[in-house]
Amino acid sequence: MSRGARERLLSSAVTLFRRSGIAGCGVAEILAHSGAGRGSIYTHFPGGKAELAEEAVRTSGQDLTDLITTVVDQQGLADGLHALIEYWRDMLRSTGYAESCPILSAALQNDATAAQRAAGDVFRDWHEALTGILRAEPATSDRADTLATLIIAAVEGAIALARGQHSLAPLDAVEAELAHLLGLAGE
Amino acid sequence: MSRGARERLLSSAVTLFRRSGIAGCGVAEILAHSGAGRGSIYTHFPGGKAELAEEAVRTSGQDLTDLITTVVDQQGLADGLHALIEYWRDMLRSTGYAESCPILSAALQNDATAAQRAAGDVFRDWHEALTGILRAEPATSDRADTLATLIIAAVEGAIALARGQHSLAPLDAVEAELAHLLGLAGE
DNA sequence: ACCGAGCTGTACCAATCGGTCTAGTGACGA
DNA sequence: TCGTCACTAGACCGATTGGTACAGCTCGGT
Repeated sequence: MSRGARERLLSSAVTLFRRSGIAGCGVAEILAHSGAGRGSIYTHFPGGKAELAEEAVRTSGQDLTDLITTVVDQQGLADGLHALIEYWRDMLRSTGYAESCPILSAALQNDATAAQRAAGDVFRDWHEALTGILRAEPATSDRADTLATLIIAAVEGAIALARGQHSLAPLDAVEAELAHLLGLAGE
Repeated sequence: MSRGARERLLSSAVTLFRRSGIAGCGVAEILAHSGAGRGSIYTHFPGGKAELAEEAVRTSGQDLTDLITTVVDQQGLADGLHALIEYWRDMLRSTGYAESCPILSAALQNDATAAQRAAGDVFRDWHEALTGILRAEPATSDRADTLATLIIAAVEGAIALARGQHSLAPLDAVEAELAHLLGLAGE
């Protein structure tokens, strides 16, 4: 088929995990979505669904870490935050609130231990990246650590609220409050 | 058995949804945990697992709404927020980060449409309660709506972070930042 | 005491779960 | 050109999924 079955499996797994979480979608579903045969999973991911899930969380998490750093580097903190929230707004809107952050779903799945640990690692990466950025700005340098956590938690929480309420209002509100907070972060 | 099978089923469902989400646990598991017979589910919840899940989300959500209002009414905004976050800290700590907020899990499950909608309604209840409280205080009255959303999103997000990282640090950080924010909310 | 209605426990169902196995396919090196 | 070998597709597996059917029990009303 077109490109490596491994990549297609990972890509399909990420999409379906966005939608239904790890426990919520079956191997057969991932297979059908990716067009791969059943054998392909177990040659590329000998650990089966668990290994595929962990790898899907790690790769999609890395993509998001890259997105965070590049967007903030290019556009600065305020505009970067807007762009990141817009990213989630777009995804929720275009999928009818069906897909959102796969890391968020994985973090709550305490079957799938490996995937959950991977989600924790991804959160740590985000926190590290954001802390570095916030520490570089004088206005936020002293509370960089806790501010970074607040931003991540608020955005991920807003995604959950938006998903449940089928509304973008939580993302709008969180963006406004975070912008307000960062604007006067030095007190 | 001791008390009504309906209540035991709901209570067990909430516990297991805290742990594995709706998709992550089977009817057999709920049955075993509650000690009820298989038939009991379908007499009390003719809609099957979906109806049980929706009802579990609604009742546990109502309990949490009550907790929010009473705690904040009795202890005020700052101490009330501390008590609420301590509630989640206790749950995560005492269960080894295995159990957390069932509403959060339900909001991300877009199979189980009814349960997801119920989660959205619960979030709306929380938002309404918090907005009322914040509007009553002069310091937060003008931004009450967005502040309420930020608080809910940040706390729920912090729960997800804590779950993934097996650490209470996200809850500590969010509590500190929210306390700081509410302390100078008037600017 | 008796009867009837409602609840409960269990056997059973098809469908699906994740995983294994293998024959066949394709590309690549000798 | 042939042989090799990693990969693939799909048949197949036992276990488990959510749901149904039903027989027996318990309890309340008369």
